[in-house]
Amino acid sequence: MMQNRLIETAIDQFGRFGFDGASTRDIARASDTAMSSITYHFGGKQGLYLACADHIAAKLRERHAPSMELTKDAQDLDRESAIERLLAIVDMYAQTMLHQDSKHWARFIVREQQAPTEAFERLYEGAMKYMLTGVGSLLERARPDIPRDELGAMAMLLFGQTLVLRAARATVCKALGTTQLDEAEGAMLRRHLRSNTLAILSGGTQ
Amino acid sequence: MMQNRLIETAIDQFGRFGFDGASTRDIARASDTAMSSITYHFGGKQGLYLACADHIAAKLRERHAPSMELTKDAQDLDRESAIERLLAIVDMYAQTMLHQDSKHWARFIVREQQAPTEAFERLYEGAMKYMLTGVGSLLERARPDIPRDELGAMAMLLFGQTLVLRAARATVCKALGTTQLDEAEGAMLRRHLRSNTLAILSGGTQ
DNA sequence: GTCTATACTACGATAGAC
DNA sequence: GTCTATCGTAGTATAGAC
Repeated sequence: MMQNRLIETAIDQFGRFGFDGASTRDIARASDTAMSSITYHFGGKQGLYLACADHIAAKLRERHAPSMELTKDAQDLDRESAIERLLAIVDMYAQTMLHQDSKHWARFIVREQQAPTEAFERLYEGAMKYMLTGVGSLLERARPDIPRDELGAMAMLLFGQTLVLRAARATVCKALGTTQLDEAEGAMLRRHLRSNTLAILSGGTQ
Repeated sequence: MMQNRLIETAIDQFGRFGFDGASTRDIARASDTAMSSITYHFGGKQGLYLACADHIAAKLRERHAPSMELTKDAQDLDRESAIERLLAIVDMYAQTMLHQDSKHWARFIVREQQAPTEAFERLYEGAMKYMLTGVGSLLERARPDIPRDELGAMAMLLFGQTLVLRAARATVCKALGTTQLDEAEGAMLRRHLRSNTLAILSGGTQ
C-alpha cells in the first residue's frame, strides 16, 4: 500500500520541517517511490498534507477508543466513579504523550495548533471533538460546582498537564536532568499527574 | 534600528512557517529593506534565526523579572507564603500566555521544542533555566513531601496548565466555543487555574 | 500505477555600485 | 549600510513512456 507508506513518511517530515520545509522529493525518496506518485494518489502536496491529518485523526480515534468507552453513560455515575474514570483517562493520555509513537504525529498536531489550517479542522472534527465532550460529561459529575459552559475550560487545563509532556518535551527533559523520558521518568510523572488530578477533581465542595 | 526590525519580523515568519518555510526575501520585504541586509547584519538566514532566539530570551527575562523577584530567599519562607507566591507566579505565566504579545514568540518556542536546535539551547540557558530553578525552590517549601529530584517534574506539570493556553490555543477556543480568548474568557480560565493550583499545592500532607 | 524527463518558480548567497 | 543584479540550487507540478 503505497499511499499509507507515503502518509507515514509525510507525517514525520511535515511534523519535523513544516509544510513548506518538507519536500515532496524527499518524502517520495524516503518512501521508495517517485515524486509524481504523490500527484497521482493525492493530487499534490496539499492533498498529501490533508490526508496526513485524516490519517492521524483515525489513529487517534482508534487509540482512544478505550477512553471513550469510559465516558459512556456518564450521567448515571456517582461522583467517586466519575473521578475514578477521569483519573484513568488522564493516565491514558499521559501514556500516549509519553509513548514513542506519539512523537511523529504530535509534532504535526502541535504545528497545526499554532497556525491552524483546514488540517486542524479535520483533526478536531475527526477526533478531538469526541474526546472533549466525553471528558466534559464526566467532569460534570465529578465537579458539579462548575457551570456547564466552563467545563471545556477545566478539561483543557487538566489536559494541559499531559500535553506539556509532548509540546514542551525538550524543557521537561531539561527539568528532569535527562535526555529522554523512559520508563522510570514516565512512572514518576504519571504518579504526580494522578495525585494532581485527584486534588483538582476532589476540590470545589469543601 | 534595522536589526531589531528584521528580528521582529523574522520571529513572526519563522514562528509561522518554520525555518525552511520562512523566506529571507519576505522577511526583508516586510521589514522594508533589501534581502542582502540580512547577510550584512546577521551573516545569513541561520544567523538571523539565532538572533531571534536571543531576542526572545531577553524579552522573557525582562517580562518575568517580577516573577523571579518572588523566588528570592525562598528557603526562608513558610509553606503558606510559598504557596501564595507560586499562585502569583502561575497567574503571571497565565497572563503571559493569554496576552497578544506572546503569540509571535510562543510559536517560535513551541516549534523549537518539537525539534530542538541550537536556538533552543539559547532559549533555555538564556531564560527558562532561571524560571525553572526559581519555581523549584518555592515548590520545595510548598510541597516538602516531594523529593528534591522530582520538583522539576512537578514544576512542569503545573506549568503545563498555563502552556496549554498557547500551545493548544486552537483547541482551547473550540472547547470554549469562541474564536478568541479575550478578557472574559481569560478571567474565567485564570480563576480555575488558581483553584487547581491551590488544590495541587495544598496536597501531599493530609 | 509507477516511472523518467522537463518546465517553471522561488530560494539563499554573493558580488559590486553607491 | 543599503541597494540591485545575478548565480546556482531546489522546490512543485506536469507531460508522457511503460
